Amino acid sequence: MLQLSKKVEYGLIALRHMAMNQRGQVFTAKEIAAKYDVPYELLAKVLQKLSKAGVITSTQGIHGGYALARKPNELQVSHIISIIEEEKPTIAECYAEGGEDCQIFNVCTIRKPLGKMQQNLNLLLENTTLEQIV
Amino acid sequence: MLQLSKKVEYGLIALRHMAMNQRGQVFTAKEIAAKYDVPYELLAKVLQKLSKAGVITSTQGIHGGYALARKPNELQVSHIISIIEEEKPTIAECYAEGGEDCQIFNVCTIRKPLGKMQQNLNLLLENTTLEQIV
DNA sequence: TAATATAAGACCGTATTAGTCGTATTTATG
DNA sequence: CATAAATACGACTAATACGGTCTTATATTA
Repeated sequence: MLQLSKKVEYGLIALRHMAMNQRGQVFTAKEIAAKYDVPYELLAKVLQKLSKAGVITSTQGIHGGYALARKPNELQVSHIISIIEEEKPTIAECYAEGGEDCQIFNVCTIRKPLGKMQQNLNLLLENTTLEQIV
Repeated sequence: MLQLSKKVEYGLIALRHMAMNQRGQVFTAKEIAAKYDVPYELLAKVLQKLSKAGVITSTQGIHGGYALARKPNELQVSHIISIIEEEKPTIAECYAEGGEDCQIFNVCTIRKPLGKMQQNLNLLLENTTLEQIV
């Protein structure tokens, strides 16, 4: 209920790990997974998404790994969630993409009033950056 | 992902319906379900929880139904969620009751920093009352 | 060429959620 | 007093989401 998914948690933990160290330093999914006792494959997939989105860089091969590509204060939690979940964090179906498909869209009376709550959540997630999490 | 459950949505819709009308007016689960095209049995169970918690009153029998027991501005969304979900809305397992049982509790580095986000969410859900939703 | 890393996608088991059903109880009314 | 209409409550089922695993391919370096 309203909780971040494990994938997002793992992503944040990994990003924080990178942000704590020298800019540009490379870390493997394996070492991060081991350090925080997190399932390797799952973390790997999360990091792949973040890399595809340009949040981190990836280098393959024997000395490869991931490195933070942005400054921590430029990385909003809202953005990180969007990347990992492949959709924006919303408080209800109707605020997500294609929200008009909600079964009760037309008779729903709380959509408009809850919109304000959604906006406030957006603000909260935008104002929280990786910098705050370090 | 971060979304309110259907049960909470239905509960809010029903509460709003009551708040829109005269204080003390009685509504049946059936008529609300019909009006908003929401599954009757599910709504009924939600209303039962709200009634048990004292948010609405219930009267059985042929002219029975539910009526709002509090002023809309006294009804926080956070409270409504807690009643319906039977647990407080949290951003991560570790902030819920028994959160120390989280697998990675000890190595988790984001718990403390995310605590601020949790607090802000709490504020948001407390500051949003039924009055705002009417 | 071997070792080690990311890339990508299929797959599975389980937990949660949404929704249904059945039955008991209460209460007004003809 | 019988019946109808309402809540009360718990068991059950179905659908979906989530967490996690497995497999195979590709890239890079030594």
